[in-house]
Amino acid sequence: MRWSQYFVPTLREDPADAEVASHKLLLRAGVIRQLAAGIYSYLPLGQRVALKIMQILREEMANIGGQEFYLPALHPAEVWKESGRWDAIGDDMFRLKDRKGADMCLGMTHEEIFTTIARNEIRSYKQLPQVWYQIQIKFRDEARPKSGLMRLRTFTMKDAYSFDIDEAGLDRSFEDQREAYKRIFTRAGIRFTIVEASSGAMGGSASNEFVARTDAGEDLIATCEHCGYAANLEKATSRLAELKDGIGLEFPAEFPTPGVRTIDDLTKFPGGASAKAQIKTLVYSSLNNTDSLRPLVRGAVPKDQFDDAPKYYLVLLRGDHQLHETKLADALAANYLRAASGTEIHALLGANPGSLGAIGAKKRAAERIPEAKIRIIADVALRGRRNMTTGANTDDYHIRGVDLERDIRIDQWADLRAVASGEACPRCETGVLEVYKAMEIGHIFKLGTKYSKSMGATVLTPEGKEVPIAMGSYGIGVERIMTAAIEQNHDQDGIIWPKTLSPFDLVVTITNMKQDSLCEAAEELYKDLQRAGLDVLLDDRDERAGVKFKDADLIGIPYRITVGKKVGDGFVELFERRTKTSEDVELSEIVSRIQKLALAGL
RNA sequence: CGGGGCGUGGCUCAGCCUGGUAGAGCGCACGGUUCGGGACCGUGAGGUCGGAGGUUCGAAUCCUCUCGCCCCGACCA
Repeated sequence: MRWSQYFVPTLREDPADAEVASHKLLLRAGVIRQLAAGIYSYLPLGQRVALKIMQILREEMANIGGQEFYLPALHPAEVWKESGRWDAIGDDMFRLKDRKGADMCLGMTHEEIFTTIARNEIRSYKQLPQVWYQIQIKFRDEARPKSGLMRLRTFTMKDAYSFDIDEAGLDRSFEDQREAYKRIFTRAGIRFTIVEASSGAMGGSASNEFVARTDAGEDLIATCEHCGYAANLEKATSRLAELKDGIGLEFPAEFPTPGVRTIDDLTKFPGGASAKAQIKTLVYSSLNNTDSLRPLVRGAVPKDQFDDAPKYYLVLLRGDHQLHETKLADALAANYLRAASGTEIHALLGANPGSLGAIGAKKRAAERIPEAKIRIIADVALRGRRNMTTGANTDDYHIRGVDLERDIRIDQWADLRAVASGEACPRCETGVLEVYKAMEIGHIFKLGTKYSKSMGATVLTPEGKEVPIAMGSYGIGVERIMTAAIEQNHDQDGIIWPKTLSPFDLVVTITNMKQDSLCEAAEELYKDLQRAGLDVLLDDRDERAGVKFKDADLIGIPYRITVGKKVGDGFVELFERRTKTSEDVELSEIVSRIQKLALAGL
């Protein structure tokens, strides 16, 4: 490809709309352009990278017996109604009507469509297992598209589906995909982690999430270097050191604590307590309150909840621990949840945040708001603790000598605590957890029979019994791979494509187009490199050398051969993008040299 | 959906508070000098100031509405 005629609109400055590194670089390097929020066009460089990624996906799918399909993006509502997801999914689905007024939607995933094919065509266990996949556009009306290609409304996805006669078969298919995914991300030059994840609304029994570490990511992951434990912070736990509480008091005793409002205040107060010996009391509500500006932890409150009886949760944690709100919402199986406002709390308990406690709270609340219902949920780290200190539900008073089990009527114990870096690994003896940000790049699910049952995809077993097919579903976002690859492989000057994803194997830069000898040598080299099977970009633009170097760095081609003044002596310069080192190589050797490098894998 | 920010030549931005000729740098075109890490000089083209309505003699600037984009949160099969 000749750069002089190739469409690569590079930008000198960071576009105003871009925040994260990959987004800025994708725009600056002329890889993509935005059409609307969460909707981007691939320019020629982008399309080349996308094709490279898809090629890896195809090879690794073929490697585990995957058969490529291509399914429609436009779906009739019926199949989604059959599976129950037409109603289960909210505004994330693009919906439309055809000219006859029939409900249609743009596919956000393809379980229903593949299942439709399976149920019509697969009758016998003899036809199983099957591994089907496609690489296709998906539509999701994301509430908040963001960060360039990280969160899109239309994107390309490799989605695979497995069909097995039973759970054991599904386990094997799942394992195949898991291994294929490892190879795919490794080949794509992405450092990734596999984390246990909840299968959420997809249903099914198990799922693995593949994540790539990057500060631009949206997930928090806790991992243990030592044993490989890895979990989303929504699920992660850690091992806490045993604490020995003193015998304590026979009864909890109230004492004055003027001015004490925080856990920290009480640690410094004479006669106070260390944070570990305090009970932190938070108030959450599933009640809608239009006065409250507190953000919802989960869900939007539907109109029919407006007149619901007030329902509050007292959430108890160790003083030095932080609540993970998603864990709380999960533990309560709450559809709607938010932190209570100070006004609400005072109305309920007669004290301000800073002096709250669970002792006598139910009685107190019942006196003040008879219809209010209070549940007390405590973090498991408080189990068995004695001699603790907590608020007295009276401003400027606390209670000491609290024995959790003796003095508080706890309705529910649950893991509510957000783990932090530096805490001990829950799985192994010596490991220490590290918490970092990451982005999801792939997700594999064991669906089981959720879809085959609801949609009637059954086969006959050898015994002649009709059973639902055991299914799995496995997704990888093409744009996510592109994004993660850049997030993990770039520097001040631009992208550094992993060789496997790079739009070209190398760029040949002619330093001065006005010198015929350089042009002739470069043209010769260009042909030789192409004959050697390499994807070459020839920078034959009439630009100064500096501009060409900057652009080559920006678009991130792994190698550059500079054809300059040394060509008269039979030398060109071989420049490696990642290390920014260069060396002079004899013209006669450069082709075989670069061929070796380009084919050497990552 | 809640909170915040921003829409002015292709790009990055100034001008808006305090109404009165629409600006700069980069890019682009042409001429010249340069030519190995985003050159320099000169000349030039290019903008209904997101859109609609209003106030005013006069609106990029003030008011109302609206559309779009970005960020935080909610949400995320």
